[in-house]
Amino acid sequence: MKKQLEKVYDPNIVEDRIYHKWLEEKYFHADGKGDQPTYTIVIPPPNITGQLHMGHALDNTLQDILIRYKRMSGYDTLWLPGTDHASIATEAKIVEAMRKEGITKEDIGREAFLKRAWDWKKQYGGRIIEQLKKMGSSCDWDRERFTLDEGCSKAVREVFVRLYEKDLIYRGNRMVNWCPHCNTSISDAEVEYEEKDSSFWHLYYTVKETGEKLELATTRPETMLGDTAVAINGEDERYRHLHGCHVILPLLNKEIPIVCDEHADMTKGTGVVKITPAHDPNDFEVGQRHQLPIVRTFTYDGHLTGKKDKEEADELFRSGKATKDEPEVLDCGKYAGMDTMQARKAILADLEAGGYIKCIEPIKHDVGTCYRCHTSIEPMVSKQWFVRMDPLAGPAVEAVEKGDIRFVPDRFAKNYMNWMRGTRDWCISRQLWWGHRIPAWYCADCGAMHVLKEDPERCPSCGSANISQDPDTLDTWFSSALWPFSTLGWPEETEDLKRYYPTNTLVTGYDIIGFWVSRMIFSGLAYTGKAPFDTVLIHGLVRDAQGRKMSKSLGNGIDPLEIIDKFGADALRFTLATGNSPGNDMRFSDEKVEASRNFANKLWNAARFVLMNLGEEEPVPHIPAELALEDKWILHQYNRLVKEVTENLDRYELGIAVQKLYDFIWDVLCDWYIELCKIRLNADDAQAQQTARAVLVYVMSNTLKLLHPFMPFITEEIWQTLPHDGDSIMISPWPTAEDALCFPAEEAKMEQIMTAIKAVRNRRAEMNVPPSKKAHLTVSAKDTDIFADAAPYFVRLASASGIDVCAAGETAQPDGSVSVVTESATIYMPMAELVDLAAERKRLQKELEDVERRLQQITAKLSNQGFLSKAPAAVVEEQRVNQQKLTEKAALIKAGIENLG
RNA sequence: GGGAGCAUAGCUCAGCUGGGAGAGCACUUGCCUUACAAGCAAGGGGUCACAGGUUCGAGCCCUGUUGUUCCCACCA
Repeated sequence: MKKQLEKVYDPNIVEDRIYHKWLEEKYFHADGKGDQPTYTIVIPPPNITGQLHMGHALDNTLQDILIRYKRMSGYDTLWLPGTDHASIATEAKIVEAMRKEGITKEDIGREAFLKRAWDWKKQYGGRIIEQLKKMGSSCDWDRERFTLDEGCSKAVREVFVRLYEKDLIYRGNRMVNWCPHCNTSISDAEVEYEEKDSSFWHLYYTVKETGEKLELATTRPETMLGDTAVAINGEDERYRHLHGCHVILPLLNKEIPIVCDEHADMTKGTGVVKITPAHDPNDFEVGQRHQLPIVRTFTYDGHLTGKKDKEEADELFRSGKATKDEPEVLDCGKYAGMDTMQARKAILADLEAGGYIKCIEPIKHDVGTCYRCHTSIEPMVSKQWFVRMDPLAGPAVEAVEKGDIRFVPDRFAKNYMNWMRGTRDWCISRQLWWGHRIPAWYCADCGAMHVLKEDPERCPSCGSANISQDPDTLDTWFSSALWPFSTLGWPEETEDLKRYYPTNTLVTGYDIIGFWVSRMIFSGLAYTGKAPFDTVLIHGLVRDAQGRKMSKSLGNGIDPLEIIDKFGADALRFTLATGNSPGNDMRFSDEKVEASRNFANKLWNAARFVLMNLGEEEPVPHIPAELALEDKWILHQYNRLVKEVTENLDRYELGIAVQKLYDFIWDVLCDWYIELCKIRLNADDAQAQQTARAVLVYVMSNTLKLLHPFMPFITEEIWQTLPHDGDSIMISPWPTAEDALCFPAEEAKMEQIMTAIKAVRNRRAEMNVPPSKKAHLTVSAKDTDIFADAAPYFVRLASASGIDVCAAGETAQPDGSVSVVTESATIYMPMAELVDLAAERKRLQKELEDVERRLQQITAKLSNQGFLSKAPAAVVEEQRVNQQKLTEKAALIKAGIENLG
């Protein structure tokens, strides 16, 4: 039974049906058998809190294109999917939901909270997976993973313990970025800087020994209560006499030393800087160098410390539980309990009253904010866990330098190197509950700390049961860093790990190179001894039509699902893959998707045309022995297309590959070949019809394969209706270029005929001749052989009633005709009555000028000794040929002008 | 302060290792030609930011300038 396509392509019905079929047939599943080479991509796991946005759509489109291409190319292909537990984001959602119920985390306790989180994950965590499926993603869903699942958790604990044992993880009081809103520390990478208007307060501190007023400036006067020194540069002549002196800290009336430190920059301000080790990263380091006391004046939720805070801290010291690096806490007295802004006002007012303020200078200031909630972050000394980066960064830098890992485009390697070389120790502990809990236990009796793979019952040191686990959890990125191997079974030596690790291509946006890519690289190298992937394909951001970042706050986000609903997943994918090169941002607009949808429609209708002409039992096509000129022409073009698409996919130039397909399908296949085929299909030579059908089906179904990675649904739907071998286009073999399909001579011949047809159309259009008015053409050609059998082409495509072909020079221009000149022929059209002679002369004159201008350029080139001696022979030859052609053309145009009389 | 990207048609963007400037959209004109008006045919429109340099030859390579975007950095 001959199959038919619906008159209108409805992606919504087709896509879901096809996707389910693919799932049923398990085409996405990598069975882990066979001896073909493997190709593996691990998905950048989307957050369980997330909804599919354009960034995901782009990222997954690119991955699916690569995966489908490799799968068809014969690789054992694995695209491993999963989701990320997203500790901060998820915890924030749960806390927010609880806030609406009027309860807090602390009210219900850790266990109940985690139960809520898991419930939430069960309910919403699968949402984004379903959305990825709508995109056509061919992930191996049987291998879906979650960063907090059992296997990943095991990997996390393994790594933590190993690093700790190698002293690459340590715990200590260090300066961290504290988010007072999320109530947790965050890593350096999670701080985003925003420019804000601020002021520079110039203050006076009095020198105790000399009584002079020392001017210094600060942007954060509220931290002054925690000042434990004032620094000057040792080289600074202005303050040489103050070495060893002290200042009196205003308001507290406390004596603090003047220290000499390189941090004090003589060229900035007065060269004097106040030192607050507990609340400024630089000052912390100055404090370390000079053994200054660290005095904390802020609570972790962003208020000034009071009596209670101080007593708690003092108790730690008294009981001996405080480590040496534990900060002191100040009772801020009248300022206690104020938030930092209130405190700033109050302290400034008091400084003003005391005459300590010299002036206030408005400035723009980059303020660190939390990447999640955009609250200003507070630098705080706090006891946290850190990963020592220096020993890990070295091999990670080397892997990229040696070329074990390649960035596409390679400029992002620099970006990565910068990040890797400049990075400080990574703060990995978070004061959150949702996440991997830090596997450290403290004994309340003997004070020992143990870091263990298995949960202990008792203290391994003293046997006491009075032990407690560290309450903190790990940075989400700690588990993401292990993703390429934890998902394959590591630390177990599983079959999957052996077979699919290292993975091949990692596809992600440039915005998370620091967060994620770099951490996977050093982790992979450190724990598995291998780089986790060989290529990192970087893409840009999807922006709105105005070029703005899509964001919730701007409300300019475009929902991929709505686009799919309206135009189809294929159209969305095509849009995201087109007109864009690796690493560059792209603008998204409905107009672009419309263009893609139109392309899909064009293809659909071309397929309908082909089907319309097929017989009941059309055989699977093979290339017939007897081919028409146009068949050889398109096969040659098709063969070149195979090469170009394949090469560009291999180079990750997906945008170029898809552009080539678009051009071929629309301009070559539809606009020319299908039209040319109609000549034979509408005539009654059965043999010729059969040949046309075979070539048509061959080119169509193979082109569909080349397009399949980009537009998987429509290509499958059409392919299924065409005669084919195999069950699905997605597992059919990728086309290969073949010498047997190369017909350069016929291609050139056909192009000359096409040029002549275009020239005729052009003249007719200029003269406003309606297509219904047919004309008998006379073709005067140097090589009559080219046009000998071309009559049907001109009849079909150039509104000709027939043509006479004659050798150039043998026939004079027929009376009452106009001429059209191409490089291989002059065509006479009997339409002089339609021609305005003056306009015609002008037109020919202009054409002649164009030709002569070009001729002049080429002649100049060819008379240039330098060009002749230094340019490659082929280039010189090409110019000679052009010169010849143009000379002939110029002569013909001149003849035409003379003929006008 | 350091680093990177971008600047090509009215708009959005391609242009690979240097060899006569491209696409889509928009615009103009003519067509419902039995696959497609979500279409067909034809057309107009560009000092390739600016200034130097290398080269027989530069949109492409080098230097500088301007504009713009982004990343990194502890500018008290």
